[in-house]
Amino acid sequence: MRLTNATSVKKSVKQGIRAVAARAGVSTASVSRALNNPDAVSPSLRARIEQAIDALGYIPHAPARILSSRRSRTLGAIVPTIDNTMFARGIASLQHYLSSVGYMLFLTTSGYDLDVELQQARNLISRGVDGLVLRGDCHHDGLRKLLADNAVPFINVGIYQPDRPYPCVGTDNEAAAHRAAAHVIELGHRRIGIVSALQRNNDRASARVAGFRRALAENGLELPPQWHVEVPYTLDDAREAARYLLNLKDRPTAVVCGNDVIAYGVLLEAERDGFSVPRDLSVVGFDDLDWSRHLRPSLTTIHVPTGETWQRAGEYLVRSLAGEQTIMHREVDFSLVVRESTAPPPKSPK
Amino acid sequence: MRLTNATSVKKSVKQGIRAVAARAGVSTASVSRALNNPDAVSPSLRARIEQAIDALGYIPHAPARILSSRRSRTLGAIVPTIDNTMFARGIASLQHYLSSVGYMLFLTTSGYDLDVELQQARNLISRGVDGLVLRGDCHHDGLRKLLADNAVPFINVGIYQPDRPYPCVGTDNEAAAHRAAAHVIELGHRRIGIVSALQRNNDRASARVAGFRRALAENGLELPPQWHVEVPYTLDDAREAARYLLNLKDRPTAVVCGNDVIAYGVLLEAERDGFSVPRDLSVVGFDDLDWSRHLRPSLTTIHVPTGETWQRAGEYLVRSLAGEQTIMHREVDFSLVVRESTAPPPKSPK
DNA sequence: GTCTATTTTGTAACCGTTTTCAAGTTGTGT
DNA sequence: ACACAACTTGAAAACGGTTACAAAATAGAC
Repeated sequence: MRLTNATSVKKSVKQGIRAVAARAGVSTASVSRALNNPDAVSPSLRARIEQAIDALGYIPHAPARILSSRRSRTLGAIVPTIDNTMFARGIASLQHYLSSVGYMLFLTTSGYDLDVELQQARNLISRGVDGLVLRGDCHHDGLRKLLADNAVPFINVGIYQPDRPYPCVGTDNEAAAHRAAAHVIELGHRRIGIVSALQRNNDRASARVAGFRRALAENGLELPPQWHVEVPYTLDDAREAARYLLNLKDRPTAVVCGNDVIAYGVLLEAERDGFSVPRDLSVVGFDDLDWSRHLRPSLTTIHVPTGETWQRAGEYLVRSLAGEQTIMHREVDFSLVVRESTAPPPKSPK
Repeated sequence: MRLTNATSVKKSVKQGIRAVAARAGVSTASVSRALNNPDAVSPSLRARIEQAIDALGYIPHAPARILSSRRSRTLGAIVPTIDNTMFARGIASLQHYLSSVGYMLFLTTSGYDLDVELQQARNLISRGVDGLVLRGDCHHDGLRKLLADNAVPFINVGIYQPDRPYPCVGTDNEAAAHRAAAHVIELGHRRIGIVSALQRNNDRASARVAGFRRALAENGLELPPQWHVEVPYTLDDAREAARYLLNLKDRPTAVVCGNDVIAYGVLLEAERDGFSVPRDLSVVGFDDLDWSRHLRPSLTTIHVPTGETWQRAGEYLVRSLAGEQTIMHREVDFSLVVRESTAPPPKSPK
């Protein structure tokens, strides 16, 4: 056995697409075509190639494919946290949709930190994502520049801002919050408190607060500073805030909340302090989580179709990438769900 | 202006690492080294290169890097669903750890479908992941073969099976369930029902059922078929199951549940049907979700450190990939958390 | 100052695909 | 039978990095 011989043999068939090509007796170009555009290759060749493919258990190497074709069929998503039912829902829905159209998803979390978000974006772009799904429109300036410089398509999800030059899809949180507050006002409440989520780097939370406030202002209602509390996304913090509000000398008869978790905390604390909801206190949530209708009393809240929202975000990007014309600003409807936790205020609000 | 001239100019500097090299007046090899192994390049060169890098806003192209280095610093994870707090927690924790060591995560969901899981695995391998995190050890035979054929490191998370040849990290669900059932038995219960999650393709659910059953058997207790119900992971289904159990002529005095969501459903339905927990009925959950201690009555349950579990899974793979020796089977401790939902059975069990 | 050992740098061949371009094949209308 | 269009196929050059290897520079020992 000659070395020259061995060398030439070793070199002839290694692995990957060339091995398939060799086995099927065709060129790599044909194998590639059979894989990406089956109609462009004759049935006989296609059959030979397919047979070679699963005889060899061939799995195409995506990075090589991406390198050569400059398309990854991968989207990136950056969410503040996955540890929030609404985001988990949205991501699940987005991912389900993407996999149905042959795309993959790179998911990262920023923890509401703009610098981290920028870093993640850089990472994702380096990974070759075709587009980016971002939560809201509260971003680092560098992020906008980065996206522009690299011509990366993106969409802001979970907000609706038709006046901005960036694409977005989501519900109008300000309007929805306005609706929630209007509901208790219509019931006759005049003394309304707010327990919101932390507004820092969170345009969704801010928009909701703005909506609450606008409704109060439009109806000539005061909002004493001590009636507005901001809390992190945990039951304990919500309870603490509720305890504070309910123990004020001069306390509200209704509380509108930035989300359902907060509302649940308020409900729990109200019960513990001997208040009856909705007799002594009305409570409105926001998001309509699964268990909200199971609570006692069941929670009046704003229903937001998260799954649909995130799926549409995916659709927008996939369509844009396919060169189709799509709507830049898409509004997703919310709805007020009236349940047991709201009622007219007590006659003598002691 | 000559075309030949233009052509040669165009060819000299295009983009990517070669553009950086050109601008810094060094070779691409040096740029690569400065990026991956800074100590291997002299300080002066490094400075020139770094300056060129951010002058050009250069972002390395990961697919090219993966192609040429055969390492992606990316792990894949396949979970049944992300729409389950426990998994969301775990993934969040895993991802946080991975990003702290410079790895990325590809996340996909299988919906408890073994074929889908196999397909996802194929997809992830094609993507060039360095390793795979799988939920449990209930997989398609083809998946094991696939992993072996492609020499892809993996770990089963959320279970503890020291006798199996595959690496795993998690709590011993069977033992934990046994502990939960033992708790109500110790309280004096003799009539114990089970509401479990669907066992199909879910070894975690099965292990828990097995643990419950073993505890009953060891104490000579019967489990009439109608006292064991399986339900999907929703409050509605759990409530329905509870309604059925509680309306049996001959009903249990205690119910052990496959997870906290189910337990919550049982609690709700018991209250609705006029049973007082724990006076008339004891309820035990499993998982110890955030809100479980806030419920009224607060829920006795098994605490499982999910975050830690998934992080350890990541650690295992990262270490293995770094060539370090690591423990194949790692057990993560559970603990029984006794709260208000369990008590001795009523004297005259009507 | 010379010689050797060590470190720093550059050259160029790969990694596994896609895709352009040209060549070969088949089909159609006259 | 011929010219021409439409379709299949293959050869080879990218894509943007890494890395083995060689060459050059530097340091250390005498």
